Amino acid sequence: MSSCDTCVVRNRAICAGLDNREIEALNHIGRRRMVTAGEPLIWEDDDSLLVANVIEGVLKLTTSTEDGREQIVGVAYPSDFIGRPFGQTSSASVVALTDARVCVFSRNDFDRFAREHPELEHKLLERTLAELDRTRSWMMLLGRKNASEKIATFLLEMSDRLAETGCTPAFGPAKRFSLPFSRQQVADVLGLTIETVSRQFTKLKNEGVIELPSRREVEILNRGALVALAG
Amino acid sequence: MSSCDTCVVRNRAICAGLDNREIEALNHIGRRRMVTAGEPLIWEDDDSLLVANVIEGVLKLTTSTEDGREQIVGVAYPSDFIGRPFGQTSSASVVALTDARVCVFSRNDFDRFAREHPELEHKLLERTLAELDRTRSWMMLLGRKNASEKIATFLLEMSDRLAETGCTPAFGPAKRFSLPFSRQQVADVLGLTIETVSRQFTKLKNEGVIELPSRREVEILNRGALVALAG
DNA sequence: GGGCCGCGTTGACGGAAGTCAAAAAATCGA
DNA sequence: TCGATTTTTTGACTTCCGTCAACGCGGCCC
Repeated sequence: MSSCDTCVVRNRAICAGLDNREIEALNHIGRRRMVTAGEPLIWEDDDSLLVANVIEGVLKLTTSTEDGREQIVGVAYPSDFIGRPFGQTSSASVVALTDARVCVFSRNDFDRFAREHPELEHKLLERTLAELDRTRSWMMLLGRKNASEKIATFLLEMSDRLAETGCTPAFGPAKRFSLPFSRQQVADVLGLTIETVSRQFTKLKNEGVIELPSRREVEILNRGALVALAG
Repeated sequence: MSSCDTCVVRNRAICAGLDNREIEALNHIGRRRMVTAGEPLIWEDDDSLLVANVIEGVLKLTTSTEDGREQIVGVAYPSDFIGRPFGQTSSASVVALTDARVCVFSRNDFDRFAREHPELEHKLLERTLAELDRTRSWMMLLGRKNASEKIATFLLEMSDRLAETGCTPAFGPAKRFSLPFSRQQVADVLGLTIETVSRQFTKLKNEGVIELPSRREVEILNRGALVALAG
């Protein structure tokens, strides 16, 4: 029995649609791995040596300038695929935000397997196209929205994305959730500074739009107001 | 004889790698079309009805807010693929920047054909992964670079991208080129205002880094300075 | 419990880029 | 060729957000 049989993302990740023989073969070239919060899995500009499926936890994809400025260019949740197949180097670092469990493959092994299994490549294509859509809508946010619009959009996105993972499976967006980001990381997602993020959070709290029970917890009190602010 | 036989992007677009029979079949479901400068080809949020290969010309991909702010989220050059296969709606509008020639397919026809031709899907996957890389590095620019870094990065990217299309085929980056963008469109690419773009251009001209022979023409006098400014 | 450390908040201030307005330059049609 | 229109540039002013600095709070270890 392969570990895929008990995998919680078996039917959502790109492995979905593979038959038992294929899963067995894929299982053979992959292995499970824990990544603890803060630990890097892939380095920017490094040879792209591995790719992975996220089983559990949240990871950030980042690019940095030489002088240390950082931009989070993507966030990977359970069932998401990370890494850069069919390429020499990966354009972003991948670092765990929470303790995470991933299913890793050497890039070469994965590339070979994928080329032999069109159904898998198709799933990967659909996923990549969807990620490109999401990334492009984030460009709108980075280029054209002001701080309060950015924060409102971010909170709504979080409430959608984190709803799926919680114990309540997809009963609409989460009203209350625990951010996988520090304030600095929120700033790195939105292209702001930590101070601006903090001020905007405080402002929303004072206006009664959200509640902040603890550093990482957010409760949305007035979703309509957030939607209006998000623009 | 199919029109693909004389297609200038035949060996660079996703059609590369298909054999004669397959090209014939693909040619059967597609048709060539002109798009004049300023004319839209695909509307944001509309049902994704068509996809296309760019044969000649340059097109912009944009997203807009309700109140009219616009962000250019991608630029399509000859041999690039545009549109959203395997999805209901496209997340960006596509509008021609210059007169352009494209090879269009109905999305349904294309989806069906692609699923039957793994080699084509693979090409599309490679292209989409590369586009995602490029988009992510653009997020860095939008989120973390200041106006002069943005302009410098933009000019270098233009000089690379436009080198390939000119009569001089890929002798390194172009030293002098004609922008396919108005000042407003440059602003929409970089997340700036037209006034800021204009001031930065003037500044670079005064510093002797570039020359501006006409509105659309740019000549790079000091590439090293641009690289340094781009950060 | 107390002190330390990292993270987050708040305040004061300045500057980069946005806004508004007008002049200048290029484009276009008659 | 000339005037009309659009695009770009330039200037004056404003504002949003970044920077710098101090403070507060919670967690953690001894």
